[in-house]
Amino acid sequence: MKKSPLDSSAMTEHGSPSGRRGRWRSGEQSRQRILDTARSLFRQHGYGGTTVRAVAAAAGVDPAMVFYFFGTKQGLFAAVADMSADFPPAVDEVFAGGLDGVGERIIRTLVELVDKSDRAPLATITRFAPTHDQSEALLREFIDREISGRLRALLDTPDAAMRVAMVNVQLLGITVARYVLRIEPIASASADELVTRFGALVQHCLTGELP
Amino acid sequence: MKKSPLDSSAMTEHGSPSGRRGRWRSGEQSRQRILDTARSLFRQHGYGGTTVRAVAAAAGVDPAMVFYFFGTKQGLFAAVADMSADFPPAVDEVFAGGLDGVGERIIRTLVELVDKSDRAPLATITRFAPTHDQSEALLREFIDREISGRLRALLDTPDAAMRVAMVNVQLLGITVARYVLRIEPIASASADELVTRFGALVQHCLTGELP
DNA sequence: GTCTATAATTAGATAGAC
DNA sequence: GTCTATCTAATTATAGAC
Repeated sequence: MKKSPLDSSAMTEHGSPSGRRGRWRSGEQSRQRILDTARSLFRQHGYGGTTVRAVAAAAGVDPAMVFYFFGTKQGLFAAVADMSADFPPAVDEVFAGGLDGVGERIIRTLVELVDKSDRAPLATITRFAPTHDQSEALLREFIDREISGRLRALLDTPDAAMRVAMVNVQLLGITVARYVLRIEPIASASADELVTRFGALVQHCLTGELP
Repeated sequence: MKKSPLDSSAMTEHGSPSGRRGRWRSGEQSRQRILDTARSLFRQHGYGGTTVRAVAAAAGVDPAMVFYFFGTKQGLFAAVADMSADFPPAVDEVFAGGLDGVGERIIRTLVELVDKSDRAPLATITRFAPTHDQSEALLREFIDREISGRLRALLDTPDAAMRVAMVNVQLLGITVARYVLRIEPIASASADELVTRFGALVQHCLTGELP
């Protein structure tokens, strides 16, 4: 198994988020607060613009704790941006259904998955990609492998490449508008409305008549 | 006149870029090299991840020169990201033509304007917006005032807001895909192809039948 | 797990010589 | 306009006490 460049070796996998019982072990609590604070600060000021000390201060812990949990600043970022376990499972059934109705399914999957958690890795790396090489590589790989690759497999027209590219533009645009920059009214539209509107638009890009 | 938060007070306005005659005054040459180098480094590592010293080193000048020309690191960034004089003139005629054919005109204007120069401010602030508060504010203001505002004025349907939003998603998606992340085949498509494809799509968002 | 102390380095910025 | 020298503050990271 190939390790993603952003996998945090300092990050231990615990039980499922909902499967937690009883009280936090106290260390876990700090770790989580650091992680949440770091995500927020990285978002506002980028990787280079965020200091470990600022994270620690905002999380109410000692800077040394951050290094204790995450080893290095990069380790902290990796833990924040890691997208190793999020998408693949849900993505499969999106494309398994064939060309008919993929538009709606792809938008529904995107929106419902990323809406669910404010720490969705896709939103995080989309945010950092423009100014962080590792994130950019990760996002590009995701688009190529999970989106473009699978869509191409469904299409058999001479302009397939451009049709797929147009879908990518939709997905990128939605992600940036809703989750990164929070442009209204996209940011607060209901998932259903987005699915209806952009589902049809994506479907049009794939199977409609294009100039 | 209200000053944009990114206006560089250290930036002197010189003659038009094409109107230069004779040799550079030597200072101008350094200033330009610093500016170009800074743009490149800011793009790769973001605002916080770029040091003045690194810019100076890469530009082959002394760090003190950077401060001499731009005052502060923020002043340097402002000079790089300033978008004060680019869009307004061209944008006017895009919307003056009325609803008919706006789709093509808006895409053509966007693409031709940003293609022309690798230092197009719109591409720059779109890149920094996700991790730089000032850039985000600037981009949001641009979208609101120059795009959404003018498009709304042309529409008179109950779903006007969502139609405009969908256009914004197109524009954001194209800008990010072509100029920020350089996703293929959008990045190397011809301007004409983009105008044809996305012009029609934008027009469809505005005047077509939507679900 | 949590903190103190501190090492080693680097950042932004200024003063002033030339 | 360009550079040397330097100040001050902050940064990542470690060692080790509790």
